[in-house]
Amino acid sequence: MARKQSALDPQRLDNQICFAVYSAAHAFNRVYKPLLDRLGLTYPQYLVMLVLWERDDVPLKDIGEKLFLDSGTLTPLLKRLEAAHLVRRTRSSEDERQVLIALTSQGHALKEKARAVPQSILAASDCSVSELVAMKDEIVALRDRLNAVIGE
Amino acid sequence: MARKQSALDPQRLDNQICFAVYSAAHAFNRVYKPLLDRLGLTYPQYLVMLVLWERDDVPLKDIGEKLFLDSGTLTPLLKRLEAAHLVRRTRSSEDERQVLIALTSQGHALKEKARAVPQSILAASDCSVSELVAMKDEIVALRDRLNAVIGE
DNA sequence: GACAATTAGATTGCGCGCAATTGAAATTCG
DNA sequence: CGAATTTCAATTGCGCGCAATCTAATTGTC
Repeated sequence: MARKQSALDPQRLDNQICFAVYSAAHAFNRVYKPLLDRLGLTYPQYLVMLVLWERDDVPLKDIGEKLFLDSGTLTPLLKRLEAAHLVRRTRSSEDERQVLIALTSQGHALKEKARAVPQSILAASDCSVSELVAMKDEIVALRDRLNAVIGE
Repeated sequence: MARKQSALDPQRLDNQICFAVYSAAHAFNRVYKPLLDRLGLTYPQYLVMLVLWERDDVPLKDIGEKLFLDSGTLTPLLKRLEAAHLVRRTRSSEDERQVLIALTSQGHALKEKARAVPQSILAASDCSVSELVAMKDEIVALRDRLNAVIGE
């Protein structure tokens, strides 16, 4: 009875999905770290590169919308990527408020070196692709419901 | 065909479970923030309090093992909780290396004020309890497999 | 055209997370 | 016992995340 009680107690750490997500994110980060170290990237920098490898010459704002990050995070991060000669930051001539992010040739070239990363992650997950896709879709749906609440 | 290709491309942002987890963690944090602001806690501080509400007078190391955090994160965090009069930090007399963390009366009292938090999160998730529990268990299992890989 | 409101990005400040290092206490082992 | 090793916490340094504030450019309204 006491066991059943604690298994339902919403104030217990082990019963909180948020802690599951929080701790899984850190676990992923620890798996990614040695892989990304070889590329000279942090995980958030890798995410920005993924966006740019899909579409180049993108406004900072668009990157922020895809990654759910604001300029307070992205501005210094992009300056570091620029210092690493992976991207260039230029003001848009049509709208001087916007900063366009473009890959350098080194930035493009890094895509090939990064190709092995997802396989390594898949292997570490020790899980079938279809299972991972199903989980991913569930988590994305949950995330989107949470984000919907934030806008009130 | 091109669509099918991109739906399977492991190098696309939208196909990465890690980004799903990463962005869901941030979404959770944004939902928690206004709730925890009222308690004067950050989310990691709230996690520490959850641990202490389950068992008081715990070594720092044990908190770290439950939350997957090290002393580099916990030492300053616990100093802030101590400055807020929620915990006390004392060296163990049996083992002078250990620091024991104990709740103050204010720390105990905060548990009642925090009782409404999980319900608010559940409401924001817009999802049944059983669905959340199932997702949580899957994510925990994935996290544990990832953590197992890190230890080689 | 002028002026208010909006939008994009930069900046500042603070709290994580974590690697790496240090120092002290406890344990192991010869 | 005594030296080497291990363990625990603290510290330093760096890169996020994000709130809050600021500046400049654009848009909307009259």
